Amino acid sequence: MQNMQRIYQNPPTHLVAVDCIIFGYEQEDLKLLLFKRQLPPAQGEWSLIGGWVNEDCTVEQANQHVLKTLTGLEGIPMEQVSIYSKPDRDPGGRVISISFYALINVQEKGKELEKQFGAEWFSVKELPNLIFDHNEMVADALRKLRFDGSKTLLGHGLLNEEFTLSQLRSLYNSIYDKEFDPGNFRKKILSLKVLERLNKKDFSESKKGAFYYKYKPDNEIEYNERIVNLK
Amino acid sequence: MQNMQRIYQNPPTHLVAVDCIIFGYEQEDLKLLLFKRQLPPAQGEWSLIGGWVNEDCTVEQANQHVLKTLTGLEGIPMEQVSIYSKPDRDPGGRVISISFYALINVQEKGKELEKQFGAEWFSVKELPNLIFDHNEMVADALRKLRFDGSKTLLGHGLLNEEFTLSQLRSLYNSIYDKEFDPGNFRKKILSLKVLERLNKKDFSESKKGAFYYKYKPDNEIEYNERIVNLK
DNA sequence: GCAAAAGTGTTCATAATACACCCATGT
DNA sequence: ACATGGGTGTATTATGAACACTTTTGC
Repeated sequence: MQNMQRIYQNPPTHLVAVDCIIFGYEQEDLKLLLFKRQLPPAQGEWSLIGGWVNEDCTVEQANQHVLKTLTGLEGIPMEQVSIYSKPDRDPGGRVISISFYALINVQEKGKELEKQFGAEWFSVKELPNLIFDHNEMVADALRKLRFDGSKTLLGHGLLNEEFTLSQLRSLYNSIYDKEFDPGNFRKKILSLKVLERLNKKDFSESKKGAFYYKYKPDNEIEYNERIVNLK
Repeated sequence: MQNMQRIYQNPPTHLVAVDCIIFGYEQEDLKLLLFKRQLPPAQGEWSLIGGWVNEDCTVEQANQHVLKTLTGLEGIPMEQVSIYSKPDRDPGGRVISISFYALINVQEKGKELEKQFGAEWFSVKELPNLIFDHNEMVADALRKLRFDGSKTLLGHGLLNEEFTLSQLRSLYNSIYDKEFDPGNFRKKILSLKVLERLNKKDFSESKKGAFYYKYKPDNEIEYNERIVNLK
């Protein structure tokens, strides 16, 4: 710090924060994990989780640290969404914030979060008012998620390791808020050649049974086509 | 500052900078405006221009301020590209930097910049070594530019107010480093319905002459299709 | 046998690509 | 008259969307 100020002659410094937008999927519905804010200002209101960026780490590392500290989750891939820097966006002071989103499996990891950390899952269609500009952050993250899902097959994180094409289609239905045609969706997804079919069927949703699929190893996956047409 | 620290109990603060990636177009070639760095560290080496984010402004405003101060350019639309936050990315100290790109007209505005501000235009194909991680910033900005140009018609800023379709095609050729088919390019661009043809021709490049076009007013422009297929 | 999801096939409309060909005109 | 870039038209292929149809099996 001394060193830097000597060289750069005391330019202003800022609090820099990261905020995590945690998406989950359950019961044909895209969900968002929200927390009751623990400290003032706006203590007790619904909020994303966030934390400070420290001296010796990147914003990505800071974000992973926040996620681990406040939810116990580790090694979840996260996507950077945007920067928020209006001087008055946080009534507690001038904070520059960088947002990331994560996709997690509600079945596997979501339930204990609700208990241990006082978190709650909300449908993205019925979100409460969030503190500061967090609603805007969520909207931006959802836009980024839709964009990412248009060129990369989502499911990793949100679904179980093994899933049926119907489950995947329901996930896409919920993310894009529309009904994909079953036949066309299946053809499109299989044409990407990123999934491999297992010799196992899920009989919970039909008598005939639907084959389970899983992702090929990451290093065998390459995306060359669009999956969803955004307009 | 007092206020904020009282509430937030002294989390670390950071120097936050913005960096401007300035693209231009001249002689069928996409160019980048570089400057000799004025202050240590790395004084005298080729660099992007940048500056500090102040207390009372957004990063977008800081970026506009830098551009105005260091080039005299005002009101140029800029696109945010990414954040760079490796703790050791700037040997002068821990600086978190946010990059933006701008498109400017070399003919109209570029020449005096070279004289007044000691700047120099480089072909993006033959860039010198830049300080810190600035080469990475440029690469990221170019990727973002290509992406933006795939769903929005570029030319605003880079070309003159009035331009021919051949000029526009040459611009696209230089940005994507490939040869667009003249006939198909023209059909694609006109199908977007964002240009209007003028009753004027440019005879400098052919005997027959090519019609000038200009953009329709912004509020009449809407993009629904892709222009370039990225793979 | 029938309902219901799984899965396949067919058709039609649209978009991308390659490329042939006409136009205008200065030399 | 011909070379050159401007501009138009056409054939081929690839892709997307709509939807009919077949399969399987529990009830």
